[in-house]
Amino acid sequence: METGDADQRRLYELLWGTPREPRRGPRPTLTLAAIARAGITIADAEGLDGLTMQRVAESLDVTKMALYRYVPGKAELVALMLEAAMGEPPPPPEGADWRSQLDDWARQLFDRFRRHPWAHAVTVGPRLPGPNELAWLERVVTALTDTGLTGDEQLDVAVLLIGHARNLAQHAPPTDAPGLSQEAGFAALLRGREERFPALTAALRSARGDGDQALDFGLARILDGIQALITARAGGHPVVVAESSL
Amino acid sequence: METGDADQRRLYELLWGTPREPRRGPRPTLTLAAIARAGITIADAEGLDGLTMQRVAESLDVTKMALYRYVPGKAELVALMLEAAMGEPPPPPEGADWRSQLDDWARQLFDRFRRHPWAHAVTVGPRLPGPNELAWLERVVTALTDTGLTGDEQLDVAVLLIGHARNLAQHAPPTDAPGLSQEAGFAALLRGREERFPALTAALRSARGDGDQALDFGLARILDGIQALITARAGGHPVVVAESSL
DNA sequence: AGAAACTGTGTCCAACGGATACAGAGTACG
DNA sequence: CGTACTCTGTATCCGTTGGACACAGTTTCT
Repeated sequence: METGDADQRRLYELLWGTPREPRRGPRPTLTLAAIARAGITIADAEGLDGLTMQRVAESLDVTKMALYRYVPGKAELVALMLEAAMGEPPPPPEGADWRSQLDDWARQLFDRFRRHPWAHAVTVGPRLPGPNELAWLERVVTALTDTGLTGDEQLDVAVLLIGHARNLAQHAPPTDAPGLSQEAGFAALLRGREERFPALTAALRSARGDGDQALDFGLARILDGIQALITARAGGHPVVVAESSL
Repeated sequence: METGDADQRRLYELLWGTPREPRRGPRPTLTLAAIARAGITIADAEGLDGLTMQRVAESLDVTKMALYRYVPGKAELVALMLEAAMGEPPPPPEGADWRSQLDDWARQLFDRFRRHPWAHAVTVGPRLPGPNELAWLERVVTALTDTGLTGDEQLDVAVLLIGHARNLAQHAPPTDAPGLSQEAGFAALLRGREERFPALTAALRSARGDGDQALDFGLARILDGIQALITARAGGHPVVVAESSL
C-alpha cells in the first residue's frame, strides 16, 4: 500500500501525461477510464473497504493481475478514481460576482464529495493532484482575482471552502437519507447525562437537523467573513449581514 | 475491519462504561489506557498503515491475541486511541468573550490534530463519540450560550470550527517541518502549464506559505462571519474588521 | 479442596496486495 | 511471407494482515 518513488512517477504519467499508444502486441481490452469507473462504482456502493483489486477485476471480467498492467497499485488506482470522480469543475457563470461564484462552486464541490463518500478519506494528507483537481482550484482563484486579496489569501480562501464542503459532505448521508441518525444517536447518548453536558443538551433540544442546514450556515458565515475583509481592504463601508440570515 | 453490532455495544461500554473489575481469574497484565497509549505512539510515528495488532502487542510484550481480551477489534482500538489522543478539552479561560474563547479552542484542537495526523482519517463518517469528544463540543456550545444564536446554529458553529481545525492540521506537517514541500511541489507542477492555470500561477507567485497562516486566515474569516451574525441578530452596529486583518 | 471464571498463548484460516514467470496475440522487419 | 520482438492477460505463489478457536495456567469464590 506504501507508494514508492517509481510508482509516484508512474502516477504522474497516468494523471498528467498523454495516454501512450503501444505499437506492438495485442490490443488492451481495458481502459484507464473504465477501470476507474468500475472502482468508483464499487467504492460508492461499499466504501473503500469494499474496494478490492479482486472485485474491480471481477466487475470488468478480467483477472486481478490484469489490472496491474494499467495501474501500479491500489493507491494509484484510488488516485485515478478520485480524479475521475471529481471531474471537471462546472463552468463559471458569466457576470456573477465573486460571492455567488464561490457559493455555487462550494455547493458543487459539496455535491461531488457527497456522491462519493470515500473521496474524503482519500484526500487526507499531501498527494499529487490531477488536472481536474487543479482546475477546481483555478476557478476559485479566478473568481477572487479582482477583489484585492493577495495570492496567499486567495489560496487560503480555497483551502477554507474546500475544507468546509468536504467536511459537511461527510456529515450528510450520501443521497438516500436514513434520516437524522446522527442527531438521534446524539440525543440518545446525552440522555441521562444532562448535567454533564448541559449546554449540548439545551442546544440539541431545538435541533431540526436539516441535511444541508449546516452547509448553508457555514458557507454563509465564511463568505460573510471574506466579504468583510474585502470591503475593509477596499476602504468601503462595513459589512451588513443580509436580512435572510436573521 | 467491519464493525459489527455486538462490537458496537462493546465499544460503548469501553468508552462510556465504568471499567469493570472482574473478581476471579488472573489479574490482567494490561490496561486499556496502556494499550491505547501504545497504539497512539505507533500511529504517531508510522501512521495508520504502520499500526498493526502485532506491533502494538510487541511494544507491550504480549502476544497479538492477548489484545483481543481487552478490545473487540482494531476499529475499536482506534476509537479508543482517538478518545485518548484528544484528551479532555482545555479549561475555559475565565471572563473571556465568546470570540477569544472559540479562537483559543480552535487552536487547541488544531494542535491535537496536528500532533496525531492519523486522527483525521479516523474521524471520517459517523461514529460513536467518546466523553472527551463530547466535552470538546460542550465547550463550544457553552461559549455561545448567551450570544443569541439558536441551538442549531451553535452546533453548526462547532461543526464549522472543527472542520477548519481538522482540515488545516492535515495540510501542515506534524511538528518537524520538511518545509514547503506542498507549495514547492505545487509550483513545480504548474511550471509549463501557466497558460492552463493562469490565476493559480499568479496567486502562487506571491505565496509565503507560512505554516499557520492558512489557519489564522480561515479562523479570522469564520469568526468575523459569526460576529457579523451575532451583531446583526442583536440589532447592533455592523461589523468592522479589525485593523490587524488589513 | 474443588469448581468456576478469567487470563495469555499457540495454532489455524481467509482475504488482501503484490511479485514473478509464462503462454498467446499482434506487429514490424528481414 | 516468415520470424523475431513486444505487449497482453493469466496462473501460481508469497508475506502480511485481522481475527476465530481451543487450550492450559492462574486466581477466587463456595
